[in-house]
Amino acid sequence: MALPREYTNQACSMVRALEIVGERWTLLIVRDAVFGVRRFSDFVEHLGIPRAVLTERLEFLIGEGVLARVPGPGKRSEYELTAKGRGLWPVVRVLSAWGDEHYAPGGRRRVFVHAGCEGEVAQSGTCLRCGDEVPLAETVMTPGPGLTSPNPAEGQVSAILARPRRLLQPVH
Amino acid sequence: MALPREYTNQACSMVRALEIVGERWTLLIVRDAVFGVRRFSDFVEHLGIPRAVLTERLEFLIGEGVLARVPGPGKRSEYELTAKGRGLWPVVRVLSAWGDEHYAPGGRRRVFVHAGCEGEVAQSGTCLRCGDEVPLAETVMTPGPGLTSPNPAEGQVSAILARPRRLLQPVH
DNA sequence: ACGGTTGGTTCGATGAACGAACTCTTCTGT
DNA sequence: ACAGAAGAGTTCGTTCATCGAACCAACCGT
Repeated sequence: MALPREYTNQACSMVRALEIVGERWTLLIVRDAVFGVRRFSDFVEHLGIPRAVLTERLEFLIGEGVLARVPGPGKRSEYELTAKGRGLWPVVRVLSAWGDEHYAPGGRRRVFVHAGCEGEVAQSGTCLRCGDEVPLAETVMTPGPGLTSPNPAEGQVSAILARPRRLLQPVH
Repeated sequence: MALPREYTNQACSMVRALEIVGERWTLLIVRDAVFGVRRFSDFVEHLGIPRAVLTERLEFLIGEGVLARVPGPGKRSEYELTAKGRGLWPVVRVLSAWGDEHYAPGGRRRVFVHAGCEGEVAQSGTCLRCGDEVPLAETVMTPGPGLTSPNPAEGQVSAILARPRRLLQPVH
């Protein structure tokens, strides 16, 4: 069968990018990985994604070199962003910014801060205080005024992610 | 029916953004609109999208205020980005950059240039020569070394878009 | 008046997503 | 050592979206 994710072989790089991360759930998995989610069950809990779909997406992202499967405690496997996957951080940042701008009546839900410098990370990825481009690992995610505090029913992961924390730092 | 595009009501703005532009084809429609495509038949020709799907997506994007239907020559309608829709330009730029970086063996397919200044527009949206943030309307899309020249079978629109042109400028 | 273009709609077939239940392995507490 | 729980998936029947080809109505140029 022709790959369902193929659009056409258009001469446009965005098409190629969307063939990798353009399917339902895929970018949310990448976002969660940026936020420090690493375990199968945590993705299921936090995203509400059907388990079969998660399995399929993780395999695919590993095959494309966006994620890597690494051994965790015990024999559980965990999923970790590769350098290529970390390259998707601007996509996550820019999409979040657009959503915050147009669909956050109570104000922005997340604010990203340059660790140490304390300056805010602009949509462009640079620090508003020092002007440098802020690497992913030096970015701290903090709740913005529009973030509603998660009710306990949303689970452990949501609660953890509602507190300030450094990106890529594992939630467990 | 519950909206099929709803993920959950997660407290994350990226989810909201993906509920608008996260479905198959939608971002490609926005990209084409940025490139100056405005007519139903041109979207069909350039994207190869099923007509019924295009109809549904255009209606949805109009309802969300991303596109506006404007009268064209004759009584044909055309589709034009609103300010909110033009706010998606960074998403298109950043996704294209990621695709160019990882899936363009022959080099980048598109290079964006600051009109007048002639400096290249970086992934962050700033001009590498003058350092200013380059507005969408002052951006010129030029073919990069990795762009394969479209064969005539790909149609008129592909041919037009393979030549340097200012973004948002209608193709017709 | 008429043939072509534009901008859709309709419809049957196919494929993907959903979600609940099930399996198998590995921890954990006693 | 053993029972139970939790982790990491797999299986499967149902539902929903997408595909693509055909159809249709309005308009346009001649």
